[in-house]
Amino acid sequence: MATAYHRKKQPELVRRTLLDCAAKLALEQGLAAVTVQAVSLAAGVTKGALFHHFPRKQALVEGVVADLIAQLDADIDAAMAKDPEPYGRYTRAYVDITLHDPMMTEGGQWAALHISILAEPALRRMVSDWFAERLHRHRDTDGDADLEFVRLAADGAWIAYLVREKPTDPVPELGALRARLIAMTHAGRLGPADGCRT
Amino acid sequence: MATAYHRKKQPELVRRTLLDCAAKLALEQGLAAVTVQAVSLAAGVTKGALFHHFPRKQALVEGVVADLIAQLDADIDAAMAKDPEPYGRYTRAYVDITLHDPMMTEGGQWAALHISILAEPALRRMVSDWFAERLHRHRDTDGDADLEFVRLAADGAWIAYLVREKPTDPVPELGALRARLIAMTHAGRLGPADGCRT
DNA sequence: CAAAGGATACCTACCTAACGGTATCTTTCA
DNA sequence: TGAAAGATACCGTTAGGTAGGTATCCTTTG
Repeated sequence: MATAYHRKKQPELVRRTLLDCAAKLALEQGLAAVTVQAVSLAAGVTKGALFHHFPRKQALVEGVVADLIAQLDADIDAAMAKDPEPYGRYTRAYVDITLHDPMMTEGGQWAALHISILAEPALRRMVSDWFAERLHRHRDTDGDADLEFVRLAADGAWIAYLVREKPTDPVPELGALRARLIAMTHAGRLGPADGCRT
Repeated sequence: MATAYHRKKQPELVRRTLLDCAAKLALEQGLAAVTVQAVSLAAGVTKGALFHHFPRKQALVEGVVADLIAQLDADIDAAMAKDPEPYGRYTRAYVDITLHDPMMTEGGQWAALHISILAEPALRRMVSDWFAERLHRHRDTDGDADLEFVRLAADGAWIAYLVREKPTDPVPELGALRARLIAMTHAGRLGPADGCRT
């Protein structure tokens, strides 16, 4: 066992495996389960190998978060590419992705992982940088207060999902909520603060 | 110098002090800083004393969370008592409290602490139980989808606040957002899913 | 084209520190 | 006088991290 000593050296692959195993551990058992030993064991190498690829443990977990963000980023881009309407395009994609089934349904583990990330200042920083960058990039099409409101509600729904009583409870309203949020991203849907009623 | 050996025994007070010091540590340095040594040191007693009052560390931190929830609960009740309009009363109070200045402005530490709590399954459970109980209690006045929507947005705003770039940034839109959310809690404000436009 | 040899990949063994927790003792109080 | 309050000393575990070894790779040069 652990005789990966004699074998073809595949640094890139080992590095990827370490990242993937760390991500899997984080997803299935929480960020706290991402220990150096657990990750290296899961990846079939030793601690020494891990520390060869990542000088500090922090570098490893930051790599995991970077991957996660990159994935989200790509998903959002893909969703935006399919959207013909410019106004609110980013917000629609954001709602679509963050409230999408695989993100929410799988035992609530995605939400739990995201929360753990936000709980750690250094990782939270990564997320907030990404957020700010994307928001700035789409400020022309998604700068309205109405759209920000929709994104806020999406975040709230995501939290509410996490803070359910039973993790196995279904989320029946989720689809309806998502549809409603997306419907609200079309121009003039909500109107200014004084609304449509007077 | 840890010579609380000779002095009047005040178990209730020591217990309270331990809880308060734990809360202070959690607020100022995060939940991870709440170690038995740090708390007992801050409280001016020894680990032995702490373990006399709380059989497990978990009991201590659960006590802190229970205090926090009780405080929120009381604040919400107070806000509701001043509200003459029945419909959406709980939602208004919820928005008012969770988005209130002291909660948000003090260095973002409150939000960080709440996130840390949600990241820990056992503590998250306490919060979700409380949420479910209050929601059930006010289902008659605050059961509408519109109101749930408002509460969702409030949660989202709270998260968005946490995920700012710089913790020292002002939150100028916060007041406006809160006002808008509260305005939306009045009957028929938002309308059903098909909205007010057609 | 082969042997050399440094650089890279990876492993073994160890270290230190901190954590939660226990056992047991002394002091105070009712 | 005995139970509660509090202190002291100790333990086992586990974490991240380091030191230094060995095996493989890649390039250079005779």
